[in-house]
Amino acid sequence: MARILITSALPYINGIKHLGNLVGSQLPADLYARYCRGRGHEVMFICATDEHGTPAELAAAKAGIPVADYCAQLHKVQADIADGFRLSFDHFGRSSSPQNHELTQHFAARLADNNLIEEVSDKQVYSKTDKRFLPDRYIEGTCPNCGYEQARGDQCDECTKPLSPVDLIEPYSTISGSKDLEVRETKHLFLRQSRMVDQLDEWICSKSDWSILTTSIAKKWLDDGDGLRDRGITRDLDWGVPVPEMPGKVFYVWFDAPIEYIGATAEWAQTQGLDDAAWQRWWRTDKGADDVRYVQFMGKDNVPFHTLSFPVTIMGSNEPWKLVDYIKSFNYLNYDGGQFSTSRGRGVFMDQALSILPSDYWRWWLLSHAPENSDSEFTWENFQASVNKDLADVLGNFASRVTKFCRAKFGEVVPEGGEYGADEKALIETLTKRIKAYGEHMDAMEIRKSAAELRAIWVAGNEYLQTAAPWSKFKTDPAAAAAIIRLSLNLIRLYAVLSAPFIPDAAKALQDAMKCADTSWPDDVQAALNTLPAGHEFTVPEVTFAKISDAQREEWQQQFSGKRD
RNA sequence: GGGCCUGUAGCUCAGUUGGUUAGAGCAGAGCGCUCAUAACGCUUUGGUCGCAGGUUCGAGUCCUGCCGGGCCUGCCA
Repeated sequence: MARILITSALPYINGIKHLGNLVGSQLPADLYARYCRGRGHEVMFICATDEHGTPAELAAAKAGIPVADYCAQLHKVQADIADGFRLSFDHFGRSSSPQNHELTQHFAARLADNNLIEEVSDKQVYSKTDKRFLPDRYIEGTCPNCGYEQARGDQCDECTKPLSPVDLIEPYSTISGSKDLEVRETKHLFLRQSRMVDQLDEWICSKSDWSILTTSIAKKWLDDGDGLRDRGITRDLDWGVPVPEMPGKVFYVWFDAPIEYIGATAEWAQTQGLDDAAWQRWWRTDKGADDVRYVQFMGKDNVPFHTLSFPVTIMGSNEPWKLVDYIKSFNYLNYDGGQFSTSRGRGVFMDQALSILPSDYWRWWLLSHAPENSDSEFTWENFQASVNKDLADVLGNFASRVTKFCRAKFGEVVPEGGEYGADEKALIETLTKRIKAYGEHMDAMEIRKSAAELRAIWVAGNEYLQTAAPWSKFKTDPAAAAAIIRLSLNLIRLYAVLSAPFIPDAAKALQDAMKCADTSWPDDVQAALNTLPAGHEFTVPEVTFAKISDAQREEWQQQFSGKRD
């Protein structure tokens, strides 16, 4: 039994995430967590909302409530939706927690001790009307390059030229529209990442099993131009982790957010009524974490923070904190010919998805089409076709045909009699081989390959039934049919166990219908297929997966074609 | 402009360190079965592997150029 620490990139507090966000980190992380638990490993699966920063402050102001209240509300909303998708976090924390405050300040102090923090005087735009410093992108004006009048202070959307706020002609605050701006001098702490380049480079080069996507992004930042630059880790804001001895300043989200992986584990310990040792054994290699395997899941946009900045925080502390062992990163999911967009409300959002279909439908499609090697695309046609075929026809109908046949011929009880012969032997051989492959793909976090293998395992059941043809044998040799059905009912339970990481609700429903609580991994297929003995009662399950009709698909296609309100 | 990724059957994708007739699922066609959510099984039609060169006994797989798609180019996280 291994100990596996799993973290999903933290969703930002500012609103409900779309399916592209979901498939980029939380969902695959959940798949892996469920699988690892299913194999009997000890798992700590952590996620949290990322609550600091300007967008949260502005959203709260817009809603007319204090930012702390806003975050508390939205955290609840996100937690409920995560629950709806059956994301099995051991703890879904908040980066604004006391634990994270303490840890963030702790890391900053250690980094300072090790001469990795530098105070730098910087110039930033201040809006007198808004009474706050403005991040570059919250300042707009006319682009000096192309004349576009709504160019942002970091980059012009029209001509894509990178800009600085001071470049803009007639700049104004996007918050208030005020042009009463001035450049003020302000002091900030910078993380001296550049001093750690060699150490980072060596570390990343040692990770030969990481994907090209992950390592190429990391190396690009290490080697690009002047190399890895030092980075400001504080901001002039009220909402955040206060910087000691620097009133009015907080740590930048980018610094405190990854630390919340640790903070959330500490939150978990507290909610469980456990002491510090309980979470430290996951994070401190001097306190029991030396045998932990730590895996992170994230979208590609988050890779730089997890391959460079956060490791600098960890390594630079000179304390024995656990570094990540494997990073699983994802490309983007597109929506029907374009990108999902939170700001433009394009695509299907998590709450909307759950309002039209159970989570298993989404889980299956998203995971079996996860953007692992390149960006992938969601279309309603593809979604309907995949879900109907894989879930309703191949898996759901298998359970249906077996249980209904049994009920009609033998009653709702596992029938006795008959012997297993060549067909059964062949099936067991096939399953043994495929389940081994399935496990290997899951171990390697090859998600689409795992899904394909699982589907092939479902198909094997239908192939077997066709060959064994119990409906035909029943007429001349009822005992032979009984043996076939006995095995097939066991197969339903086996499918429930194997499928649970992908489609937990359906798996539970099938397991319940078979009236069996045994969910142990089928290391021995033959034994697993004898779990339900003759005489064991079961019930015919409700339709496990109803099909998506053309009419429904067209309605949703229409419903989600425009903007979200 | 620079960097990285990507372009394989109608669709979604596999193709390991270059090696025999390029694979899967879906869709299409034919056959079979009738237990089942008109479901299932079997067989089968589709590809000059973006284009053009090059290296090699041999390239989807390496090199060069071009074309198309995507991402990044650092204070939104």
